Amino acid sequence: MASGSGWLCWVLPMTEIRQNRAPAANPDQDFNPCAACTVRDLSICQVLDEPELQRLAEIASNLHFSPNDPIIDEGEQADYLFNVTGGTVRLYKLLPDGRRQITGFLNGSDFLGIALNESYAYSAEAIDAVTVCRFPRRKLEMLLDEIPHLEKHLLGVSSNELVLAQDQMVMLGRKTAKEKVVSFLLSLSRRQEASGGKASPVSLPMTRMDIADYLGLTTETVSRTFTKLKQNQLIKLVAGGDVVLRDMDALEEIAEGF
Amino acid sequence: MASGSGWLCWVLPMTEIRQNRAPAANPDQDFNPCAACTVRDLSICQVLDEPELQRLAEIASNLHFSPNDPIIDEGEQADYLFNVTGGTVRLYKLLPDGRRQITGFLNGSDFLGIALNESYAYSAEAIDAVTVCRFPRRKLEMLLDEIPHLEKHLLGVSSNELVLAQDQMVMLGRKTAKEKVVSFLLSLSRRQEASGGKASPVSLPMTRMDIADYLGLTTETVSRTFTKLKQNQLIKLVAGGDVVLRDMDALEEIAEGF
DNA sequence: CGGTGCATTGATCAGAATCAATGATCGTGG
DNA sequence: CCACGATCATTGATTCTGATCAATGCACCG
Repeated sequence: MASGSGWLCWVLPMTEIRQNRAPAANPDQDFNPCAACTVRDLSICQVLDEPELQRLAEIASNLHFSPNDPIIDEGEQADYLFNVTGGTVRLYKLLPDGRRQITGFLNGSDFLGIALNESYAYSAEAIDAVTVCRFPRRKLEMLLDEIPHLEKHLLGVSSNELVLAQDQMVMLGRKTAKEKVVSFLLSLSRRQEASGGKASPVSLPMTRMDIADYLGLTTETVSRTFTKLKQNQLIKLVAGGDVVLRDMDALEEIAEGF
Repeated sequence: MASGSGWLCWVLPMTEIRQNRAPAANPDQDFNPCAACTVRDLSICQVLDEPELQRLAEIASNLHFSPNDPIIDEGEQADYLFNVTGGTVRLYKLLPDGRRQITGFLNGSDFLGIALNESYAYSAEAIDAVTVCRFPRRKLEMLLDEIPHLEKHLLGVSSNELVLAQDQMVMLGRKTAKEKVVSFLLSLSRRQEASGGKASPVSLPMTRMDIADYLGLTTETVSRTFTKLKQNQLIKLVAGGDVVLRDMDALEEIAEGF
Protein backbone atom coordinates (compact mmCIF):
# COMPACT_ATOMS: atom_id res chain seq x y z
CA MET A 1 0.00 0.00 0.00
CA ALA A 2 2.55 2.51 0.93
CA SER A 3 4.33 3.47 -2.17
CA GLY A 4 7.89 4.47 -2.32
CA SER A 5 10.44 1.78 -1.87
CA GLY A 6 12.52 0.95 -4.86
CA TRP A 7 13.20 -2.41 -6.31
CA LEU A 8 16.50 -2.76 -7.92
CA CYS A 9 17.58 0.66 -7.01
CA TRP A 10 16.32 3.64 -5.19
CA VAL A 11 15.03 5.80 -7.94
CA LEU A 12 13.39 8.18 -5.58
CA PRO A 13 15.03 11.55 -5.32
CA MET A 14 13.65 12.38 -1.92
CA THR A 15 12.70 15.93 -2.45
CA GLU A 16 11.23 17.53 0.57
CA ILE A 17 7.54 17.37 0.94
CA ARG A 18 5.57 20.39 -0.04
CA GLN A 19 2.49 20.01 2.10
CA ASN A 20 0.89 23.35 1.67
CA ARG A 21 -0.34 23.36 -1.85
CA ALA A 22 -4.04 23.76 -2.30
CA PRO A 23 -6.02 20.71 -3.33
CA ALA A 24 -6.73 20.45 -7.01
CA ALA A 25 -9.93 22.26 -7.68
CA ASN A 26 -12.35 21.11 -10.33
CA PRO A 27 -9.82 20.04 -12.89
CA ASP A 28 -9.97 20.51 -16.57
CA GLN A 29 -7.42 19.80 -19.20
CA ASP A 30 -6.75 23.46 -19.92
CA PHE A 31 -4.10 23.75 -17.25
CA ASN A 32 -1.75 21.32 -15.63
CA PRO A 33 -3.62 19.87 -12.68
CA CYS A 34 -0.45 18.22 -11.37
CA ALA A 35 0.96 21.60 -10.48
CA ALA A 36 -1.57 21.87 -7.71
CA CYS A 37 -1.46 18.24 -6.64
CA THR A 38 -1.02 17.76 -2.90
CA VAL A 39 0.41 14.27 -3.12
CA ARG A 40 2.67 14.76 -6.06
CA ASP A 41 5.85 14.35 -4.08
CA LEU A 42 4.63 11.20 -2.40
CA SER A 43 3.20 9.50 -5.43
CA ILE A 44 4.58 7.97 -8.57
CA CYS A 45 4.82 11.49 -9.95
CA GLN A 46 7.79 12.22 -7.75
CA VAL A 47 10.09 10.62 -10.31
CA LEU A 48 8.87 12.78 -13.18
CA ASP A 49 10.33 16.03 -14.40
CA GLU A 50 8.19 18.90 -15.71
CA PRO A 51 7.80 17.78 -19.33
CA GLU A 52 7.02 14.24 -18.23
CA LEU A 53 4.48 15.52 -15.77
CA GLN A 54 2.90 17.46 -18.58
CA ARG A 55 2.59 14.29 -20.65
CA LEU A 56 0.98 12.54 -17.73
CA ALA A 57 -1.39 15.41 -17.09
CA GLU A 58 -2.59 15.19 -20.65
CA ILE A 59 -3.94 11.70 -20.18
CA ALA A 60 -5.20 12.13 -16.63
CA SER A 61 -8.60 13.11 -15.34
CA ASN A 62 -9.52 14.00 -11.81
CA LEU A 63 -12.57 12.34 -10.33
CA HIS A 64 -14.16 12.34 -6.98
CA PHE A 65 -16.34 9.90 -5.17
CA SER A 66 -18.74 10.09 -2.25
CA PRO A 67 -18.69 7.64 0.67
CA ASN A 68 -19.46 4.06 -0.43
CA ASP A 69 -19.32 4.86 -4.12
CA PRO A 70 -17.86 2.00 -6.10
CA ILE A 71 -14.62 2.89 -7.88
CA ILE A 72 -13.84 -0.39 -9.57
CA ASP A 73 -15.54 -3.77 -9.58
CA GLU A 74 -13.75 -7.09 -9.45
CA GLY A 75 -13.88 -8.84 -12.80
CA GLU A 76 -14.65 -5.66 -14.70
CA GLN A 77 -12.50 -4.78 -17.70
CA ALA A 78 -9.42 -3.00 -16.41
CA ASP A 79 -9.43 0.08 -18.61
CA TYR A 80 -8.10 2.53 -16.07
CA LEU A 81 -5.45 2.90 -13.43
CA PHE A 82 -5.76 5.38 -10.59
CA ASN A 83 -3.73 7.36 -8.19
CA VAL A 84 -5.53 8.24 -4.98
CA THR A 85 -5.08 11.91 -4.19
CA GLY A 86 -7.40 12.30 -1.22
CA GLY A 87 -9.63 10.30 1.11
CA THR A 88 -9.55 6.60 1.89
CA VAL A 89 -10.40 3.65 -0.33
CA ARG A 90 -11.09 0.03 0.61
CA LEU A 91 -10.04 -2.82 -1.64
CA TYR A 92 -11.82 -6.11 -1.16
CA LYS A 93 -12.78 -9.46 -2.53
CA LEU A 94 -16.02 -11.32 -1.89
CA LEU A 95 -16.86 -15.00 -1.57
CA PRO A 96 -20.10 -16.10 -3.24
CA ASP A 97 -21.98 -16.20 0.07
CA GLY A 98 -21.02 -12.62 0.85
CA ARG A 99 -18.06 -13.11 3.15
CA ARG A 100 -15.71 -10.21 2.50
CA GLN A 101 -11.98 -9.86 2.85
CA ILE A 102 -10.59 -6.36 2.68
CA THR A 103 -7.12 -6.64 1.22
CA GLY A 104 -6.04 -3.10 1.86
CA PHE A 105 -6.87 0.50 2.55
CA LEU A 106 -5.50 3.15 0.23
CA ASN A 107 -5.10 6.82 0.81
CA GLY A 108 -3.29 9.87 -0.43
CA SER A 109 -0.60 9.00 -2.97
CA ASP A 110 -1.41 5.28 -3.21
CA PHE A 111 -1.56 3.70 -6.61
CA LEU A 112 -4.62 1.66 -7.53
CA GLY A 113 -4.86 -0.95 -10.22
CA ILE A 114 -1.25 -1.96 -10.52
CA ALA A 115 -2.36 -5.46 -11.44
CA LEU A 116 -1.99 -5.12 -15.17
CA ASN A 117 -4.28 -7.96 -16.11
CA GLU A 118 -7.26 -7.71 -18.40
CA SER A 119 -9.67 -7.38 -15.54
CA TYR A 120 -9.54 -6.02 -12.01
CA ALA A 121 -8.68 -8.61 -9.38
CA TYR A 122 -10.62 -6.86 -6.65
CA SER A 123 -13.24 -4.21 -6.02
CA ALA A 124 -12.60 -0.75 -4.66
CA GLU A 125 -14.97 1.63 -2.90
CA ALA A 126 -14.66 5.08 -1.41
CA ILE A 127 -14.80 5.07 2.38
CA ASP A 128 -15.06 8.83 2.76
CA ALA A 129 -14.84 11.61 0.17
CA VAL A 130 -12.24 10.40 -2.27
CA THR A 131 -10.40 12.11 -5.08
CA VAL A 132 -8.39 10.22 -7.63
CA CYS A 133 -6.32 10.86 -10.67
CA ARG A 134 -7.40 8.44 -13.40
CA PHE A 135 -5.29 7.22 -16.32
CA PRO A 136 -6.49 5.24 -19.32
CA ARG A 137 -4.48 2.08 -19.13
CA ARG A 138 -3.55 1.93 -22.81
CA LYS A 139 -2.26 5.45 -22.82
CA LEU A 140 -0.34 4.97 -19.61
CA GLU A 141 1.30 1.89 -21.04
CA MET A 142 2.47 3.85 -24.04
CA LEU A 143 3.82 6.49 -21.74
CA LEU A 144 5.67 3.86 -19.76
CA ASP A 145 7.61 2.94 -22.86
CA GLU A 146 8.77 6.51 -23.15
CA ILE A 147 9.62 6.96 -19.49
CA PRO A 148 11.54 3.87 -18.45
CA HIS A 149 12.32 5.13 -14.99
CA LEU A 150 8.61 5.41 -14.33
CA GLU A 151 8.31 1.75 -15.13
CA LYS A 152 11.18 0.98 -12.82
CA HIS A 153 9.48 2.94 -10.11
CA LEU A 154 6.26 1.01 -10.59
CA LEU A 155 8.20 -2.19 -10.25
CA GLY A 156 9.52 -0.91 -6.96
CA VAL A 157 6.04 0.00 -5.76
CA SER A 158 4.78 -3.37 -6.81
CA SER A 159 7.51 -5.28 -5.05
CA ASN A 160 6.94 -3.26 -1.92
CA GLU A 161 3.28 -4.20 -2.04
CA LEU A 162 4.34 -7.81 -2.17
CA VAL A 163 6.30 -7.41 1.04
CA LEU A 164 3.30 -5.83 2.71
CA ALA A 165 1.08 -8.61 1.41
CA GLN A 166 3.29 -11.11 3.15
CA ASP A 167 3.09 -9.28 6.44
CA GLN A 168 -0.64 -9.35 5.98
CA MET A 169 -0.57 -13.12 5.54
CA VAL A 170 1.35 -13.56 8.77
CA MET A 171 -1.20 -11.40 10.47
CA LEU A 172 -4.22 -13.23 9.07
CA GLY A 173 -2.82 -16.70 9.48
CA ARG A 174 -0.94 -16.60 12.76
CA LYS A 175 -1.85 -13.66 14.95
CA THR A 176 -4.47 -13.49 17.69
CA ALA A 177 -7.32 -10.97 17.66
CA LYS A 178 -5.44 -8.66 20.00
CA GLU A 179 -2.25 -8.87 17.98
CA LYS A 180 -4.20 -8.20 14.80
CA VAL A 181 -5.90 -5.09 16.11
CA VAL A 182 -2.69 -3.68 17.54
CA SER A 183 -0.76 -4.44 14.34
CA PHE A 184 -3.45 -2.63 12.43
CA LEU A 185 -3.31 0.47 14.60
CA LEU A 186 0.46 0.57 14.38
CA SER A 187 0.45 0.20 10.62
CA LEU A 188 -1.93 3.15 10.35
CA SER A 189 0.28 5.10 12.68
CA ARG A 190 3.41 4.39 10.66
CA ARG A 191 1.57 5.29 7.53
CA GLN A 192 0.51 8.62 8.94
CA GLU A 193 4.08 9.34 9.93
CA ALA A 194 5.40 8.36 6.53
CA SER A 195 3.15 10.89 4.88
CA GLY A 196 4.30 13.66 7.15
CA GLY A 197 1.76 13.40 9.97
CA LYS A 198 1.95 12.59 13.65
CA ALA A 199 2.30 9.01 14.87
CA SER A 200 -0.25 9.22 17.56
CA PRO A 201 -3.77 10.29 17.19
CA VAL A 202 -4.51 7.71 14.53
CA SER A 203 -7.48 8.54 12.37
CA LEU A 204 -9.90 5.74 11.57
CA PRO A 205 -12.15 6.71 8.68
CA MET A 206 -13.32 3.12 8.24
CA THR A 207 -16.06 1.35 10.22
CA ARG A 208 -15.59 -1.51 12.68
CA MET A 209 -16.97 -3.78 10.00
CA ASP A 210 -14.25 -2.65 7.60
CA ILE A 211 -11.59 -3.25 10.21
CA ALA A 212 -13.04 -6.67 10.99
CA ASP A 213 -13.10 -7.65 7.32
CA TYR A 214 -9.52 -6.50 7.00
CA LEU A 215 -8.33 -8.48 10.01
CA GLY A 216 -10.37 -11.62 9.47
CA LEU A 217 -12.50 -10.98 12.57
CA THR A 218 -16.03 -9.84 13.40
CA THR A 219 -17.13 -6.36 14.42
CA GLU A 220 -17.90 -7.62 17.90
CA THR A 221 -14.42 -8.99 18.37
CA VAL A 222 -12.85 -5.79 17.10
CA SER A 223 -15.00 -3.73 19.44
CA ARG A 224 -14.23 -5.93 22.45
CA THR A 225 -10.54 -5.79 21.67
CA PHE A 226 -10.61 -2.00 21.54
CA THR A 227 -12.37 -2.01 24.89
CA LYS A 228 -9.74 -4.24 26.48
CA LEU A 229 -6.93 -2.09 25.10
CA LYS A 230 -8.63 0.95 26.58
CA GLN A 231 -8.93 -0.77 29.95
CA ASN A 232 -5.22 -1.58 29.83
CA GLN A 233 -4.40 2.09 29.21
CA LEU A 234 -2.84 1.22 25.88
CA ILE A 235 -5.13 3.31 23.74
CA LYS A 236 -7.73 6.01 24.15
CA LEU A 237 -10.68 6.73 21.86
CA VAL A 238 -11.19 10.41 21.22
CA ALA A 239 -13.56 12.62 19.26
CA GLY A 240 -13.97 11.90 15.57
CA GLY A 241 -13.19 8.25 16.07
CA ASP A 242 -9.49 8.90 16.41
CA VAL A 243 -7.34 6.64 18.54
CA VAL A 244 -4.53 7.83 20.77
CA LEU A 245 -1.72 5.31 21.15
CA ARG A 246 -0.58 5.68 24.74
CA ASP A 247 2.35 3.30 24.93
CA MET A 248 4.05 2.71 21.63
CA ASP A 249 6.66 0.33 22.96
CA ALA A 250 4.13 -1.89 24.67
CA LEU A 251 1.97 -1.87 21.56
CA GLU A 252 4.91 -2.80 19.34
CA GLU A 253 5.61 -5.79 21.52
CA ILE A 254 2.02 -6.93 21.48
CA ALA A 255 1.86 -6.62 17.71
CA GLU A 256 4.82 -8.92 17.23
CA GLY A 257 3.54 -11.46 19.71
CA PHE A 258 6.26 -11.20 22.33
CA MET B 1 0.46 -19.93 -3.14
CA ALA B 2 2.50 -21.18 -5.97
CA SER B 3 4.18 -17.97 -6.56
CA GLY B 4 3.02 -17.34 -10.00
CA SER B 5 4.74 -17.55 -13.26
CA GLY B 6 8.27 -18.51 -13.72
CA TRP B 7 10.91 -16.03 -14.17
CA LEU B 8 14.43 -16.36 -15.25
CA CYS B 9 15.40 -19.31 -17.28
CA TRP B 10 17.66 -22.10 -16.33
CA VAL B 11 20.73 -20.36 -17.30
CA LEU B 12 23.68 -21.94 -15.80
CA PRO B 13 26.84 -21.75 -14.36
CA MET B 14 30.48 -21.71 -14.88
CA THR B 15 30.99 -18.86 -12.55
CA GLU B 16 32.60 -20.31 -9.53
CA ILE B 17 30.48 -20.54 -6.46
CA ARG B 18 31.16 -18.11 -3.72
CA GLN B 19 29.56 -20.13 -1.06
CA ASN B 20 28.53 -17.83 1.70
CA ARG B 21 25.98 -19.97 3.38
CA ALA B 22 24.04 -22.51 1.43
CA PRO B 23 25.11 -26.05 2.21
CA ALA B 24 25.40 -28.79 -0.36
CA ALA B 25 25.53 -26.43 -3.25
CA ASN B 26 27.68 -27.51 -6.10
CA PRO B 27 28.11 -26.03 -9.53
CA ASP B 28 26.92 -28.13 -12.38
CA GLN B 29 28.96 -29.25 -15.30
CA ASP B 30 29.92 -26.51 -17.67
CA PHE B 31 28.06 -26.86 -20.89
CA ASN B 32 25.57 -24.34 -22.19
CA PRO B 33 22.69 -25.01 -19.92
CA CYS B 34 19.91 -23.04 -21.55
CA ALA B 35 19.75 -25.60 -24.32
CA ALA B 36 18.84 -28.25 -21.79
CA CYS B 37 16.64 -26.07 -19.62
CA THR B 38 13.43 -27.81 -18.71
CA VAL B 39 11.61 -24.71 -17.57
CA ARG B 40 12.84 -22.26 -20.16
CA ASP B 41 9.59 -22.02 -22.05
CA LEU B 42 7.66 -21.46 -18.84
CA SER B 43 9.98 -18.83 -17.53
CA ILE B 44 10.87 -15.30 -18.40
CA CYS B 45 13.46 -16.58 -20.82
CA GLN B 46 10.66 -16.91 -23.30
CA VAL B 47 11.07 -13.19 -23.92
CA LEU B 48 14.83 -13.37 -24.46
CA ASP B 49 16.66 -13.95 -27.70
CA GLU B 50 19.88 -15.92 -27.97
CA PRO B 51 22.38 -13.15 -27.23
CA GLU B 52 20.33 -12.02 -24.25
CA LEU B 53 20.14 -15.54 -22.97
CA GLN B 54 23.88 -15.75 -23.26
CA ARG B 55 24.30 -12.59 -21.20
CA LEU B 56 22.12 -14.06 -18.51
CA ALA B 57 23.97 -17.36 -18.56
CA GLU B 58 27.20 -15.54 -17.90
CA ILE B 59 26.07 -14.20 -14.57
CA ALA B 60 24.21 -17.29 -13.35
CA SER B 61 25.28 -20.15 -11.12
CA ASN B 62 23.48 -23.42 -10.64
CA LEU B 63 23.10 -24.69 -7.09
CA HIS B 64 21.33 -27.52 -5.45
CA PHE B 65 19.99 -28.06 -1.98
CA SER B 66 19.03 -31.06 0.13
CA PRO B 67 15.74 -31.30 2.05
CA ASN B 68 15.46 -28.65 4.77
CA ASP B 69 18.54 -26.74 3.67
CA PRO B 70 18.11 -23.01 4.09
CA ILE B 71 18.26 -21.07 0.83
CA ILE B 72 17.77 -17.54 2.09
CA ASP B 73 17.14 -16.08 5.54
CA GLU B 74 14.78 -13.25 6.29
CA GLY B 75 16.64 -10.05 7.04
CA GLU B 76 19.83 -11.21 5.39
CA GLN B 77 21.43 -8.95 2.82
CA ALA B 78 19.70 -9.61 -0.49
CA ASP B 79 22.66 -10.18 -2.75
CA TYR B 80 21.12 -12.81 -4.97
CA LEU B 81 18.00 -13.61 -6.87
CA PHE B 82 17.04 -17.16 -7.77
CA ASN B 83 15.03 -19.11 -10.21
CA VAL B 84 13.83 -22.51 -9.05
CA THR B 85 14.51 -25.15 -11.67
CA GLY B 86 13.59 -28.28 -9.76
CA GLY B 87 12.10 -29.45 -6.47
CA THR B 88 9.90 -27.51 -4.08
CA VAL B 89 10.75 -24.56 -1.86
CA ARG B 90 8.86 -23.12 1.09
CA LEU B 91 8.84 -19.38 1.78
CA TYR B 92 7.97 -18.33 5.31
CA LYS B 93 8.08 -15.69 7.96
CA LEU B 94 8.38 -16.27 11.70
CA LEU B 95 7.00 -14.45 14.69
CA PRO B 96 9.40 -14.04 17.63
CA ASP B 97 7.78 -16.88 19.58
CA GLY B 98 8.24 -19.30 16.70
CA ARG B 99 4.82 -19.18 15.05
CA ARG B 100 5.38 -19.65 11.35
CA GLN B 101 3.42 -18.49 8.33
CA ILE B 102 4.34 -20.09 5.04
CA THR B 103 3.64 -17.49 2.37
CA GLY B 104 4.14 -19.72 -0.63
CA PHE B 105 5.51 -22.86 -2.15
CA LEU B 106 7.72 -22.50 -5.20
CA ASN B 107 8.63 -25.06 -7.79
CA GLY B 108 9.96 -25.45 -11.28
CA SER B 109 10.21 -22.09 -13.10
CA ASP B 110 9.21 -19.98 -10.12
CA PHE B 111 11.23 -16.93 -9.35
CA LEU B 112 12.54 -16.28 -5.86
CA GLY B 113 13.41 -12.88 -4.52
CA ILE B 114 11.29 -10.55 -6.58
CA ALA B 115 9.89 -8.92 -3.48
CA LEU B 116 13.18 -7.46 -2.69
CA ASN B 117 14.54 -4.49 -0.90
CA GLU B 118 17.98 -4.33 0.61
CA SER B 119 17.29 -7.45 2.61
CA TYR B 120 15.13 -10.51 2.10
CA ALA B 121 11.59 -10.14 3.40
CA TYR B 122 11.20 -13.86 4.13
CA SER B 123 13.15 -17.07 4.53
CA ALA B 124 13.28 -19.90 2.04
CA GLU B 125 14.10 -23.57 2.56
CA ALA B 126 14.28 -26.60 0.34
CA ILE B 127 11.45 -29.06 0.96
CA ASP B 128 12.89 -31.84 -1.17
CA ALA B 129 15.92 -31.91 -3.47
CA VAL B 130 15.99 -28.46 -5.03
CA THR B 131 17.94 -26.98 -7.89
CA VAL B 132 18.09 -23.26 -8.52
CA CYS B 133 19.68 -20.82 -10.87
CA ARG B 134 21.27 -18.00 -8.90
CA PHE B 135 21.98 -14.43 -10.07
CA PRO B 136 23.98 -11.75 -8.33
CA ARG B 137 21.55 -8.95 -7.84
CA ARG B 138 23.88 -6.15 -8.89
CA LYS B 139 24.71 -7.81 -12.15
CA LEU B 140 21.11 -8.59 -12.88
CA GLU B 141 20.19 -4.95 -12.28
CA MET B 142 22.68 -3.87 -14.88
CA LEU B 143 21.32 -6.41 -17.30
CA LEU B 144 17.79 -5.14 -16.74
CA ASP B 145 18.81 -1.71 -17.90
CA GLU B 146 20.02 -3.21 -21.13
CA ILE B 147 16.96 -5.36 -21.70
CA PRO B 148 13.92 -3.15 -21.10
CA HIS B 149 11.39 -5.72 -22.17
CA LEU B 150 12.71 -7.99 -19.46
CA GLU B 151 11.87 -5.32 -16.95
CA LYS B 152 8.40 -4.96 -18.39
CA HIS B 153 7.87 -8.66 -18.18
CA LEU B 154 9.02 -8.53 -14.59
CA LEU B 155 6.40 -5.96 -13.77
CA GLY B 156 3.81 -8.33 -15.16
CA VAL B 157 5.10 -11.22 -13.07
CA SER B 158 5.13 -9.05 -10.01
CA SER B 159 1.60 -7.82 -10.50
CA ASN B 160 0.45 -11.37 -11.01
CA GLU B 161 1.99 -12.33 -7.69
CA LEU B 162 0.01 -9.55 -6.12
CA VAL B 163 -3.21 -11.05 -7.42
CA LEU B 164 -2.29 -14.42 -5.96
CA ALA B 165 -1.38 -12.80 -2.65
CA GLN B 166 -4.86 -11.36 -2.48
CA ASP B 167 -6.48 -14.72 -3.04
CA GLN B 168 -4.31 -15.97 -0.23
CA MET B 169 -5.61 -13.24 2.06
CA VAL B 170 -9.20 -14.22 1.33
CA MET B 171 -8.32 -17.77 2.15
CA LEU B 172 -6.56 -16.98 5.40
CA GLY B 173 -9.04 -14.42 6.60
CA ARG B 174 -12.39 -15.75 5.57
CA LYS B 175 -12.37 -19.44 4.71
CA THR B 176 -13.09 -22.40 6.99
CA ALA B 177 -10.59 -25.22 7.54
CA LYS B 178 -12.34 -27.41 4.97
CA GLU B 179 -12.45 -24.63 2.41
CA LYS B 180 -8.80 -23.87 3.02
CA VAL B 181 -7.65 -27.44 2.52
CA VAL B 182 -9.72 -27.88 -0.62
CA SER B 183 -8.56 -24.55 -2.05
CA PHE B 184 -5.01 -25.65 -1.42
CA LEU B 185 -5.43 -28.97 -3.20
CA LEU B 186 -7.08 -27.28 -6.16
CA SER B 187 -4.37 -24.66 -6.44
CA LEU B 188 -1.74 -27.40 -6.54
CA SER B 189 -3.80 -29.20 -9.13
CA ARG B 190 -4.11 -26.14 -11.34
CA ARG B 191 -0.43 -25.50 -10.97
CA GLN B 192 0.42 -29.02 -12.08
CA GLU B 193 -1.80 -28.60 -15.10
CA ALA B 194 -0.28 -25.24 -15.96
CA SER B 195 3.16 -26.77 -16.08
CA GLY B 196 2.01 -29.50 -18.40
CA GLY B 197 1.04 -32.20 -15.92
CA LYS B 198 -2.21 -33.94 -15.03
CA ALA B 199 -4.81 -32.27 -12.84
CA SER B 200 -5.52 -35.18 -10.66
CA PRO B 201 -3.07 -37.13 -8.73
CA VAL B 202 -1.75 -34.09 -6.89
CA SER B 203 1.70 -34.52 -5.46
CA LEU B 204 2.33 -33.24 -1.94
CA PRO B 205 6.05 -33.00 -1.24
CA MET B 206 5.45 -30.91 1.87
CA THR B 207 4.53 -32.17 5.34
CA ARG B 208 1.22 -31.68 7.13
CA MET B 209 2.98 -29.12 9.26
CA ASP B 210 3.95 -27.16 6.15
CA ILE B 211 0.42 -27.29 4.87
CA ALA B 212 -0.91 -26.19 8.24
CA ASP B 213 1.50 -23.27 8.41
CA TYR B 214 0.47 -22.27 4.91
CA LEU B 215 -3.25 -22.41 5.66
CA GLY B 216 -3.16 -20.88 9.13
CA LEU B 217 -4.20 -24.16 10.78
CA THR B 218 -2.60 -26.93 12.87
CA THR B 219 -1.37 -30.31 11.62
CA GLU B 220 -4.17 -32.04 13.50
CA THR B 221 -6.83 -29.97 11.79
CA VAL B 222 -5.28 -30.56 8.38
CA SER B 223 -5.14 -34.28 9.05
CA ARG B 224 -8.73 -34.45 10.28
CA THR B 225 -9.89 -32.48 7.28
CA PHE B 226 -8.16 -34.88 4.90
CA THR B 227 -9.86 -37.76 6.71
CA LYS B 228 -13.29 -36.19 6.36
CA LEU B 229 -12.73 -35.51 2.65
CA LYS B 230 -11.74 -39.15 2.21
CA GLN B 231 -14.87 -40.29 4.01
CA ASN B 232 -16.96 -38.13 1.70
CA GLN B 233 -15.35 -39.75 -1.35
CA LEU B 234 -13.95 -36.41 -2.45
CA ILE B 235 -10.28 -37.38 -2.33
CA LYS B 236 -8.19 -40.51 -2.02
CA LEU B 237 -4.69 -40.75 -0.56
CA VAL B 238 -2.40 -42.96 -2.60
CA ALA B 239 1.19 -44.14 -2.47
CA GLY B 240 3.90 -41.49 -2.20
CA GLY B 241 1.57 -39.12 -0.38
CA ASP B 242 -0.20 -38.19 -3.60
CA VAL B 243 -3.84 -37.17 -3.51
CA VAL B 244 -6.43 -38.17 -6.08
CA LEU B 245 -9.17 -35.58 -6.56
CA ARG B 246 -12.30 -37.63 -7.16
CA ASP B 247 -14.90 -34.95 -7.84
CA MET B 248 -13.46 -31.76 -9.23
CA ASP B 249 -16.79 -29.95 -9.50
CA ALA B 250 -17.76 -30.68 -5.93
CA LEU B 251 -14.32 -29.63 -4.73
CA GLU B 252 -14.48 -26.37 -6.70
CA GLU B 253 -17.74 -25.52 -5.01
CA ILE B 254 -16.41 -26.28 -1.56
CA ALA B 255 -13.31 -24.17 -2.18
CA GLU B 256 -15.38 -21.11 -3.04
CA GLY B 257 -17.72 -21.60 -0.11
CA PHE B 258 -20.95 -22.20 -1.99
C1' DC C 1 -38.47 13.91 18.09
C1' DG C 2 -37.99 9.34 16.00
C1' DG C 3 -35.49 6.69 12.78
C1' DT C 4 -31.42 4.61 10.87
C1' DG C 5 -26.80 3.16 10.98
C1' DC C 6 -22.97 2.04 13.75
C1' DA C 7 -20.73 0.62 18.19
C1' DT C 8 -20.74 -1.64 22.43
C1' DT C 9 -21.82 -5.22 25.66
C1' DG C 10 -23.68 -9.71 27.14
C1' DA C 11 -24.76 -14.81 26.79
C1' DT C 12 -23.96 -18.84 24.47
C1' DC C 13 -22.02 -21.79 20.89
C1' DA C 14 -18.85 -23.94 17.76
C1' DG C 15 -14.75 -24.60 15.17
C1' DA C 16 -10.27 -25.15 15.60
C1' DA C 17 -6.42 -25.41 19.06
C1' DT C 18 -4.27 -27.92 22.47
C1' DC C 19 -2.96 -31.90 25.02
C1' DA C 20 -2.13 -36.69 24.63
C1' DA C 21 -1.64 -41.19 22.71
C1' DT C 22 -1.14 -44.44 19.01
C1' DG C 23 0.17 -45.80 14.17
C1' DA C 24 2.71 -45.71 9.96
C1' DT C 25 6.87 -45.01 7.37
C1' DC C 26 11.58 -44.67 6.57
C1' DG C 27 16.47 -44.75 7.20
C1' DT C 28 20.23 -46.72 9.72
C1' DG C 29 23.13 -49.83 11.76
C1' DG C 30 23.76 -54.18 14.00
C1' DC D 1 17.53 -58.58 6.63
C1' DC D 2 15.41 -57.14 10.53
C1' DA D 3 15.06 -54.21 14.62
C1' DC D 4 15.25 -49.89 16.43
C1' DG D 5 14.60 -45.13 16.70
C1' DA D 6 13.12 -41.01 14.64
C1' DT D 7 9.91 -38.45 12.21
C1' DC D 8 5.50 -37.69 10.52
C1' DA D 9 0.40 -38.70 10.36
C1' DT D 10 -3.73 -39.95 12.47
C1' DT D 11 -7.15 -40.15 16.04
C1' DG D 12 -9.26 -38.98 20.51
C1' DA D 13 -10.52 -35.96 24.60
C1' DT D 14 -10.82 -31.53 26.20
C1' DT D 15 -10.24 -26.51 26.17
C1' DC D 16 -10.57 -21.95 24.56
C1' DT D 17 -10.72 -18.16 21.33
C1' DG D 18 -13.47 -15.88 18.60
C1' DA D 19 -18.19 -16.41 16.19
C1' DT D 20 -22.95 -16.08 16.62
C1' DC D 21 -27.20 -14.55 18.48
C1' DA D 22 -29.38 -10.84 20.85
C1' DA D 23 -30.10 -6.51 23.12
C1' DT D 24 -28.94 -1.91 24.23
C1' DG D 25 -26.57 2.48 23.56
C1' DC D 26 -25.13 6.37 20.88
C1' DA D 27 -24.84 9.89 17.34
C1' DC D 28 -26.31 12.06 13.40
C1' DC D 29 -30.01 13.84 10.50
C1' DG D 30 -34.38 14.51 8.29
